[in-house]
Amino acid sequence: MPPDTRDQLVEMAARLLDEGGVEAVTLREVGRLVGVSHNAPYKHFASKEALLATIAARELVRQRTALAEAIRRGRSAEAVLRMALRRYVAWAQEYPARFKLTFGTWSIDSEDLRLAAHEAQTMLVDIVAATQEAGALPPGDPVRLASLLRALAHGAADLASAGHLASDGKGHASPDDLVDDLLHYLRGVASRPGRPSA
Amino acid sequence: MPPDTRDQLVEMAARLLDEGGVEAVTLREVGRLVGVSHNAPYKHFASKEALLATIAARELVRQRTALAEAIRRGRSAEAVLRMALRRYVAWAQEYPARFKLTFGTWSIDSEDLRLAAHEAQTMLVDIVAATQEAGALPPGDPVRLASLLRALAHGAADLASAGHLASDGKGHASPDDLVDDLLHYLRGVASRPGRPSA
DNA sequence: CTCCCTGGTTGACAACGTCAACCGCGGTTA
DNA sequence: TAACCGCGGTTGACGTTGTCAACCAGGGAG
Repeated sequence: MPPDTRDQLVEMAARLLDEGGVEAVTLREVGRLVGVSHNAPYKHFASKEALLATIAARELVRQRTALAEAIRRGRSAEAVLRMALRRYVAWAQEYPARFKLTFGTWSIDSEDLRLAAHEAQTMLVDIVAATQEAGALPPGDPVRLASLLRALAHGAADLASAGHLASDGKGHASPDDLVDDLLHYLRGVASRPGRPSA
Repeated sequence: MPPDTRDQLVEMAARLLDEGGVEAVTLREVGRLVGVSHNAPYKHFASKEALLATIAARELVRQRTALAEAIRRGRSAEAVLRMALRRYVAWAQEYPARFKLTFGTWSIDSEDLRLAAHEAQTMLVDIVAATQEAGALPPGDPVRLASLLRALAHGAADLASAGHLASDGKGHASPDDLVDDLLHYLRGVASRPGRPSA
C-alpha cells in the first residue's frame, strides 16, 4: 500500500511545524495539503493535540534510535556522552519547533509518549554510568548526574533557540560550548573527593 | 486616578495566564473580565502578542528588581548567586506559564523586552564575577560562566515544569538539587588548574 | 465654537477546532 | 448469495477567536 493517509497527515503536520512553529499547524491546513477534506484528520486523530503528540512520540523514538546507534559505534563512553549531548543541542537548533513540542508540556496524556521518553532517559543514564566508571565523571547517583547534564543541554538549547543566550557580542557562548564547559569541569572534579548526594 | 483600563487588562491577562496557560489568554475574555467590550483591548495593545509581550516585560523588570534587592541584602557573593538561581527556579515552578512566556521565543520584537532581559543578564554576570573573585567559582570569562549557570537553572526549571525530570521514583532530583550540585562541582574545581576558555 | 484625539462601542469577516450526519466500499457472517 | 457493519471519507453546521472598519462621546486646543 502507498503511504496511507495517516502517515501523510503526520508528515505534513511536521512540515508545517518546522516551517511556522506550532501555531502554524492547523488540522484544516494539514488536511488541505494532503488533499482530503477538512475533517478527515479526525478519522485518524482524536484531536489536534493527539496529532501533535504523535509527532512528539515519533521524534522521541527517533532520538532513542540515534542514541542506540551512537552507543554502538562510539569509542569511549565519554565520547558517546559528548556526542549524545551535542546531537541533542544540534537537533534543537535545527528543528526548534519540534524540540519545543517534544520536550514542552504535553497537553495529552499518551502512554506512548511516557514510554518513549523513559527509554531515552534510561539510555542516557547508562551512558553516564559508563562514563563514570571510565573516570571521566565524578561518582554519585548516575540518574542525578544524567539529570544535571540533560538539564544543561536542554536549557542551553532552549535559551539559544529563543535567542536569549549572549545578547551582546562579547562573551557569546553556543550551547555546544556550554556542554563542553560542563563536561570539562566535571572531568576536573572527577578525581577529587566530595560528592553532593548527601 | 483609579487603575486605568490598560493596567486592568494586563492584570487580568496575567491571571488568566496563571490559571490556564497561555492558550487560556484570549483578548475577548480579558475584555469581558475587565468589563469592557471585546474590542477595547485593541485601544491599548496592537495585538494579542503585544499584550503578552507587555506581561513578559513586566516580569523581567520585576526580576531585575528582585535581583538588585538580593544583591543589596546578600552576605557573600556566593550566597547571592545561590539565592538568585534558587529564586529563578522557584519562580518558574510557581508560575510556569509566565516563565514559559517570559523566556520563550518572543513573537513580537519589543525594545522593552530586549532591554529588560539585557539588564537582568548583566546583573547575573556581575554576581558571577564577584563570586569568582571570592574563589567560589573557577576563573574564566564571567559571561560564559553566567551562561552556564543560567542554562542549567533554565533547563532544570523547564524540564521540571514540563514533568520531564525524574520520571521514575528513585533518582528524582529537583531543580534546586541540580543547581546545588552544579555549584558544588564548580566550587570543587575552583581551586584547580585548567579553564575551558581556550 | 469647532476640531480632533483618546478610548470606547457595535458589527462584520475569515479561520479554526470540533460535532453530527451521511455515504460507499470491503470483508464477515448467516 | 444476501444482509450487515465498520472504516475512512464527505459536507454542513456551531461557537470561539483575532482582527478590521465604522461609528460615537467627550474633553482639551486652536
